Amino acid sequence: MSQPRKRDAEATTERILVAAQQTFHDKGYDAATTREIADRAGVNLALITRYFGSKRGLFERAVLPHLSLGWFLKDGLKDGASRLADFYVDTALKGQFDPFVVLLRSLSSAEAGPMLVDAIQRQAITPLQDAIGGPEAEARATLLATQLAGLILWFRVMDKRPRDARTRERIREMLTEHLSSLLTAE
Amino acid sequence: MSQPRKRDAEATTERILVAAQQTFHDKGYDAATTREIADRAGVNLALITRYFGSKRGLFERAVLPHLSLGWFLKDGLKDGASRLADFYVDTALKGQFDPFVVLLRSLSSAEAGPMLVDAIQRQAITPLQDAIGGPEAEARATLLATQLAGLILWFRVMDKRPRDARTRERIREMLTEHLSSLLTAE
DNA sequence: GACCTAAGTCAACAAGCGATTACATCTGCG
DNA sequence: CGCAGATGTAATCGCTTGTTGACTTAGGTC
Repeated sequence: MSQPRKRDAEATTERILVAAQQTFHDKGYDAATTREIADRAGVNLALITRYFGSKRGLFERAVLPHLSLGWFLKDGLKDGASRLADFYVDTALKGQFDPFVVLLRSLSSAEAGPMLVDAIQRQAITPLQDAIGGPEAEARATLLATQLAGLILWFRVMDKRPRDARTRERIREMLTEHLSSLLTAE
Repeated sequence: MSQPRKRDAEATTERILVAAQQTFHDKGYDAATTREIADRAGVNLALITRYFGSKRGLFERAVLPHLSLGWFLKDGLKDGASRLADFYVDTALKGQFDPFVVLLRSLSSAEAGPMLVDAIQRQAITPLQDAIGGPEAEARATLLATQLAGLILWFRVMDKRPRDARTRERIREMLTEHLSSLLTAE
């Protein structure tokens, strides 16, 4: 029980899920091969099919549920602009799993693309629009989403985060101001 | 001369180039197969290797040279904001070749990604920074590039352009204002 | 009309992909 | 213990990909 069993289906599926998140993050859906995921998890290739049915099934469980802005929306929109700017300009730059990076790297996939567009609409954009509210909600949410998407693309996918700390600080300031004007109905 | 020749190497390479642009636009680098490009061009598969050496060589000639903001920068930055907003919110929405769409759909490719990041830096970002000028040039250029990249991603890659014309008009207004503040040094 | 080079065709290869199959081994329960 | 089902393994299938080399054909030159 507390002793690690040699054969533990639950632990194996978890290892596969973590390895899949990392691999999808690094390569995107199409370029991530089931063999690499299995190797990274230290697990036999056939177990992916056994536990998740298919590569697609694995993707649905490893990535799609995390495509949400819940961490941001749950505290309301107070200070929302600076929280977003801090997070996306400063924090979490290492190559660790970010579902939005996976999205940007998998959009062109014929198989994963439609799933991702649907998931981000239902789990992130629509809730964001509802939180903003008012007649301009869609326009504001669209501009906010596109600005953030471009920033993630630039900093984490293209790895073009400015090296100069003063430049990053200025970006953070201007970004905060811009996002704030989008979140605050006039 | 004016009569279309049956065998015309120049015309054939041109057909291949156009077909490649369309296919790379629709699918991105990895998912675009040489067979589909050849079929679309109405040309034998082996001619791609003959005339361009490889798929990579074809990509370098069909896409990379067009990754430029020359059409925008050549008229100076006067009215730059509204010209950019008009173009990316309203114009050119059909599925026709847009090198920046190709970029967004090919970034995750191990082969095309590095080429694209390098090309966009040298042919678009650096010239844009030089045009903006001043000590904040890098920060301003970064925010402008990320906002535009996100917008192209949203409207043309994810195909999430708002259906409501009033919403699009409001987006165009707010985008113009934002880009204007980025292009105008204070 | 013969001929030679450029242009185009055809079939095949090796590599890598997701998925599957048949088999081996462990673990819990009677 | 002894067996049945759960878990893990190895080999391979069918398919698609980019690329290649040998072949055929068109079209201008003499």
